[in-house]
Amino acid sequence: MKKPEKCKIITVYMQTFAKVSGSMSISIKDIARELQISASTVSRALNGAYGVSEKTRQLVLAKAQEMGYVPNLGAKELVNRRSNLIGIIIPETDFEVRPAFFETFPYITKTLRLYGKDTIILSFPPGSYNQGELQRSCIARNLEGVIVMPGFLEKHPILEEILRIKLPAVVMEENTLGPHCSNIGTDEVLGAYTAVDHLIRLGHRRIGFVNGPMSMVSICKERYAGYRKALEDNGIPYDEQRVINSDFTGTGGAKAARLLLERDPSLTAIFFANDLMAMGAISSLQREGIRVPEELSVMGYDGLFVGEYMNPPLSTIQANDAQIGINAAEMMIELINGQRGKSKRIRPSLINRGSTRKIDR
Amino acid sequence: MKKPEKCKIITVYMQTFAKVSGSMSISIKDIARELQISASTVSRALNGAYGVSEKTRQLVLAKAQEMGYVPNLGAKELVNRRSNLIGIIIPETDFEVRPAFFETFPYITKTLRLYGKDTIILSFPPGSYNQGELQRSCIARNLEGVIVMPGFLEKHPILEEILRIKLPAVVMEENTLGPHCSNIGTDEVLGAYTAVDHLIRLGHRRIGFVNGPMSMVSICKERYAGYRKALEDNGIPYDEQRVINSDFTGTGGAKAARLLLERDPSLTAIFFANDLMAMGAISSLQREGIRVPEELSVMGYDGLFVGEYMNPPLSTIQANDAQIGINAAEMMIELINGQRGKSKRIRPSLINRGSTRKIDR
DNA sequence: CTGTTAGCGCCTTCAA
DNA sequence: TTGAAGGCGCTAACAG
Repeated sequence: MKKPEKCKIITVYMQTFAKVSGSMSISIKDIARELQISASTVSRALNGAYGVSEKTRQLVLAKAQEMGYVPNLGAKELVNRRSNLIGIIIPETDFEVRPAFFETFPYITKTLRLYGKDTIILSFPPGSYNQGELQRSCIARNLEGVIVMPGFLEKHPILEEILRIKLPAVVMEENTLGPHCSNIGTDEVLGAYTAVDHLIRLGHRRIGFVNGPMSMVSICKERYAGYRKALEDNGIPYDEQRVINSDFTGTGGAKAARLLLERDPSLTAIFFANDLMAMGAISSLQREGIRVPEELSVMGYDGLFVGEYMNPPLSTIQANDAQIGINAAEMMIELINGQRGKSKRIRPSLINRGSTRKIDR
Repeated sequence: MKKPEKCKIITVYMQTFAKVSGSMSISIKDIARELQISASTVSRALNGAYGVSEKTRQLVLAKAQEMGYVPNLGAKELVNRRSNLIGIIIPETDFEVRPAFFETFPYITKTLRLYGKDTIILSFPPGSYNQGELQRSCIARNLEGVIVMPGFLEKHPILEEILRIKLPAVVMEENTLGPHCSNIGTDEVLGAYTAVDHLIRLGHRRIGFVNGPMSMVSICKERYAGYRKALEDNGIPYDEQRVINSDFTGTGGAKAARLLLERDPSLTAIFFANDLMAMGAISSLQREGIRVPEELSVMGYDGLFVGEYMNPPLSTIQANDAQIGINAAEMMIELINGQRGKSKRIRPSLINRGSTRKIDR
């Protein structure tokens, strides 16, 4: 007769403790005990599985609610072999030239959340990389897949490892693709085409092009292709003297612009492969007394919102970050569901501001 | 005599499968079986715990290496009650006025990694919020603490919930503080003080101030205090006609500047509470024929790197993002170790560029 | 120094 | 429809 008494006291004590501690969360066993049923029944009821009477189901649900039950995802993961965890890989750097793509980040996490996936951050140095690091991280946390943000150099070992190990991966910006690896990014050819076509429609025919560094091959190749195609489609002969490679920085852009104008002072417009170079060039040209856009139209690329506050405001091409982020997440889900890797390019849009103007020829 | 044979075949098959599958990772049991010892010994050896002979230790380590063993963190978490997982809370928005603090993000994850902590992203809408959401997420993933990135409005329910539930938290930008909640951010008073003091040293005495919106009370209050203190310390009388609240946007800044100059055309300098407003104002003023910095010195605040490419390049105050990120992570660790919440302000630095100039009075 | 046992929270047979 | 038993990968307590 004394045993039940004691048990009760212990129970009460435990409950109080649970409340105070806060972090000591309750489990399905606790619910089972309260309801005098088995833990398996509670589990079934909670998971909406068949084989539970509607009555007990409701009972369990109510009790769980009342006790503030929260499932332990880690434990679930252990038995289900499914972590609902997606790794997001970012280059671990204090990059001054921060990729605009960082903007896609919120959209990725938000979209994945819709599918019940959480995101975990993995950062790797863009330079040194120990073979197998990625694989180890993924196995350790039981990741279902990874999304690689831009910033790694072409042919970075991490990209090669992704293709080798069979782990669902979505890669942004770099042209990595495989059966378990999808690729998402901006349609760079179309972007550059749009920029140059815009200038041509404004009446320009002698258009310079300042491209990025050759170390970022794929991007530069594509923007170059867009530049050439726009000229071609409009019957303007290509002149390699009007094209130059720079380094994506402001000072680099300024230098490149000066060089281009020395080679051919009759240029009426220059298209820069990113906003930074364009801004640096405008700033520098203006100090030298060359007016933009009156004497020279300038077209950027990236859609940095600060371009709006330049004087003149910078015309540019803007990537559709929201679409890219959402698509990256959805492609990840598709890969997890067993679909084959695919590639997708998102159409960027033209932002026509004050640095480009119509000319009469 | 037949049994061993069969076992061997099965083992071989399993190994092959493990290799092919890739995701079917091996456990300490596998190592134990190979070495003909118990799993606990393997566990002890792997964790460097005492009570293992150096010989077996080496044996286990070698075998683990050979078999490519990776510990299952989820399983460890289950028994150790320690997830090594820190939540990073970001406002789920397509904010145009993106806080510069987003820059701290890489430093946080990088530093936490040093302590063996991984970071998981939780995004909440800045507006609507269901009571208990945060708590639920934390319990579900067994988080050890959370770091709240800026972007939530003052008195956002999520901040209040953090103070209520006893979960280690580090909050950035907003002045939230409690026994389990630390606070980190820029020393805004000092920042504004530095900006205004800089102008005064250049000879300016009639200095306007365009502050941010009153909805962001704490920040604006502090920058305002810095402005006043700098004037006071230099014996310049305060004139409320020279102060105005705007909205942190470029157009808002332009409007505010115009208003300030109408009220008092003799102003020789204006300090803006963020770079965007300063850039908008410069752009707009120049179109109206007012030269910067010849006729008016302009000081920004935020240290946006694009300010460098404006014409003139924008003088500004830059938050020390690296320090903030590193400190946030370290404060998190301290809280986890049981220390009480504390507050810390990081000293920002002055970036003197071309938009401010010396005057003779 | 090492093996056995038990259990973290959950789910899934297998019986009843 | 329900309960009991076993196990996911790992560690801790207890024997030996």
